[in-house]
Order: sequence, then C-alpha cells, then structure tokens
Amino acid sequence: MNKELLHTKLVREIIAQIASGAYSDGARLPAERKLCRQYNLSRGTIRQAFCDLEKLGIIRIKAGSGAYVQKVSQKKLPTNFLPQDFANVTFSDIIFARKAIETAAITLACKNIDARQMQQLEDLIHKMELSKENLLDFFKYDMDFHQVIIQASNNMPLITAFVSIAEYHKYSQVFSSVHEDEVDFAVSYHKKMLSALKERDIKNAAKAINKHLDHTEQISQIIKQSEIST
Amino acid sequence: MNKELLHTKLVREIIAQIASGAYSDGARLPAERKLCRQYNLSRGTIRQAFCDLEKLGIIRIKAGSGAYVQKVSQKKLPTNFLPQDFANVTFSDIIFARKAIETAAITLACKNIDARQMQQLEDLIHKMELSKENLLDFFKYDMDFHQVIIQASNNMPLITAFVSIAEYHKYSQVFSSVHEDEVDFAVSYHKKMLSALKERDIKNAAKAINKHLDHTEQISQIIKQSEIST
DNA sequence: CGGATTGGTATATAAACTATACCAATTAAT
DNA sequence: ATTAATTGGTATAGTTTATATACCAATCCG
Repeated sequence: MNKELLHTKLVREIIAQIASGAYSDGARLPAERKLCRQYNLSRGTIRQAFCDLEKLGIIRIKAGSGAYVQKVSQKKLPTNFLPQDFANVTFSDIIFARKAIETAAITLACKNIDARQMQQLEDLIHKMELSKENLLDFFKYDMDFHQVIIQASNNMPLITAFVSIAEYHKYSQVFSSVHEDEVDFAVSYHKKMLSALKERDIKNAAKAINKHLDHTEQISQIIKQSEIST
Repeated sequence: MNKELLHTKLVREIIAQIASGAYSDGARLPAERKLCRQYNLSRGTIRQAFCDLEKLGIIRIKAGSGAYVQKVSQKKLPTNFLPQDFANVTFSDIIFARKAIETAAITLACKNIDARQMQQLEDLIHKMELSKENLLDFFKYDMDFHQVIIQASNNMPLITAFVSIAEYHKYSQVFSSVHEDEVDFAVSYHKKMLSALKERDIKNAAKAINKHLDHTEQISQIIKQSEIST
C-alpha cells in the first residue's frame, strides 16, 4: 500500500511527454501557472516536480524565463522515475505484446466498430498523410488510430491491457528520424486496416495490423543500429 | 492527477478479497491491529476503510468482537469502488483478453521457462490435485499457475497487461460452486500445458491454454444460468 | 471469574498538497 | 528605452491524509 506522490507522478508524466517527442531539446515547457491549470495541481507541487527534473538534468530552469528541456538520452534517466522494470524492456517486447492484444482487438472491432469510429479512422489517415513532414504529429496520429481500434473492440479488459502497455511505449524514444518511404508504408498499412474493417474482414484486418507492427519493429531496429554506428 | 487515498485502496483490496472468496459470508476479517501489520498501515487508516465498508453494507462491525462479512451480491457494490468500468465487463470479455495475452505468453514461455519455474508448475498441479475439495484454494493455485507462465514469458509488457486484467478477475465471483468433474478437467489441461512446455511444443501449449480458458468460460456460463433459474 | 483480545475514542504529530501573496528577473510590445 | 505582462523564486497559512500512542469499554475464551 505505498502512496504515489503527486509530484513524482508529474515527473514521470513530463518525462513521458519529452520522451514521446512532445517537447524536443531546448524547447520550453509551459509556464508553471499554466501547468497548474492543465493538471489541476497547485504551484508548489509543480515546482517540486520541476526541482526533481532539474536535479535529474532533464530540464534547466531560468528565472523569469521558463523551464527548458536539456538534451538527455533515454539511458541516463534513473530507473525510479521510469515505469516498472522499464530497464529490461526492449522495443521488440513491446511490439510482441501489442501484436497479441491488438490482433485480438481488431478481431472484435470488425464486429463492433460503429460509423463514428470508422469516420475517426478515416480522418486520422488523412491527418497522417498531411503530417509526413512532421513525424511527431505523424506518430501521434498513428497511436490515436490504434487507440480507436482498441476502443472499437468494446472489450474493457483488452482496453485496460493496451493502456498499460502504452505506458511503456510513451517512454520509447525510438522515433527520432524515419525516412519518408517508411511513412508511406505506414499509411498504406493503415488504409488496409480500414478497408478490412469496412468489409468486416477479420483475417485481413489481423494480417494488416501484424504487418504494420512488424514494420514498426524493423524501423526501430534500423535506428538502433545507426545509433550504434555513430 | 487524482490522488488515490490509502483507505480507498484498502477498501478495494478488501472487496477484491471477499469477491475472490478469501472471506465468505459471515466470516470475520482479521483484527484491525493485525491488518495494520499486514498492510503496513496505521490503525486510523484501517478504521477509515472499515467505516466505508460498513456504510457500503459489506461488513458489519461488532464492538469488542470483530468485523464480519455481510452477504452481499456483486451487483450491489457501488461502481466507484470497483476497478474502472467493471460494470460493463462480462466474464467472457475477461476470458477473451486472457486468451490473447496468455497464448502469446505461453509461446515465449516455451523458449524461456527455466527449471525453477517448471518445478513451480509441477508443485502447483500437485497442490491442485490435493485441493479438489476446497475450491477457493484450487482456483488460487490455478491463478498462480497462470502467473508463473506469464512470468516465464520474460516479457514485461505482457506481464503488466496480465496483471491489469487479473484486477478484473479478482472481482469476478463466478467460482461459487463447481462440480468435481470440472476440477478434474482443469487439472488435465494444466498437465497438458506443463508437458507441452517441457517439450517446448509451442503449438500444443497454446492449444491447451486456449482449451482450458474456453472450458473456464463454459463453466461460468453454467453457473450464471443456474443463478438465474433460482 | 479474569486475563487477553477487540473495537471505540481522543490527541499530538508529520507529511503532502493547496491557496495566496509579493518580489525580482526576463521578455516583448510600444 | 520605457513599460506592462509574464515568468520563476520565496514565504506563509491552512487543509487533508496518514502515523503513532494511549486509554477505555465491550467481548471472548479458558
């Protein structure tokens, strides 16, 4: 029965935001008073979290100006602020788990998806096509797409399971730079998923989502190798 | 960023214990001072939880004697003390999600399981055979068995996902009474899983766990129907 | 009966968080 | 360059939550 402190939660949340690319190196975080409203916390709590983040070297606070993200690699982050045993988790582990859960989810989604959700998927694909240049946005829409499918499964345990995994995903900084070709590939997979969902074609829907996740894993491998070589 | 109060956590924990059959109707909960040590909480916090539980009609507190479980049906419990949108979750939903996650897990377990875990499974099957009369113990060992397999997958995201689903399972009071035949069936499925794991036979391991979960679902259906008919 | 255990009550204390106010540094518009 | 707005820095009072003790009365059990 250990109590999770609010400012610690916030530290994790902000690290996740930075790791997911919402704020890049040198970017300024929102003003303390703004975050108060955003997270519905008092300024003292925000400052406590900021203090921790500065000690960790993740941000640099300038009086009268703001808090700025320092360039920090994933590996330097101390484990106590990361989710569970994140240290032992590879990107392949995450993809493997996602395949298990999302394949099951899309099977149900084929039966249960409604017109509104179908429209959401359509819109998201459109947004993805417009965001080929801005990869941060692109991967945001990608994740949203998968979220909609999970929701459409209408199976609460699966939804809960996916959310718990997404927590790991948020901390995976693997999407730093990807070729535009890869983006095109990703879009085509999502289109296949959508059309399979439209036709209630369980087999092809499952196939498409698995191939997409395989592809996502391959890209991450490429990035990791290039990181090592530099 | 909502703060989860300790006594609220405890209320949920105790409800889960009761729902899972650890305490049946009329049973006495451990003394407050004992729970203090057990959960490492102060007595004030325990009493706050007990007070909530009494207001909910889940326990009855007798001065100088103890806290006694009232006969309460699952449905009467207010949703704010239940996990997430538990109200909308059927047992079939849980089984479906478990199949997705556990099939994936046992595939990895075939590769990664070590001698110690194999021995644990062996011991658990033995305990299950000895607990055919005491169904509460039996289902406890059953769950432990699945836990070991999940752990043996060595995939943290899958483990996390399973834990989040187990939360739902704890609240499912479906195992009230089961015929002994069913128990024999369950044991045989677990033996099949174990032997498949020994032989690193992914296909048969996955088959066995799926059949077992199907069977578990069928039993719950039977119980539900008999509940309606009474 | 009598001692041990149990819930009932009260109180002092600490920690976490909120709410508010004011200052100084920075920034950006004029 | 001046000014007004915004930002972080600091201090403080108050609330909520949880801890730690102590003592009482009801209950239980040998």
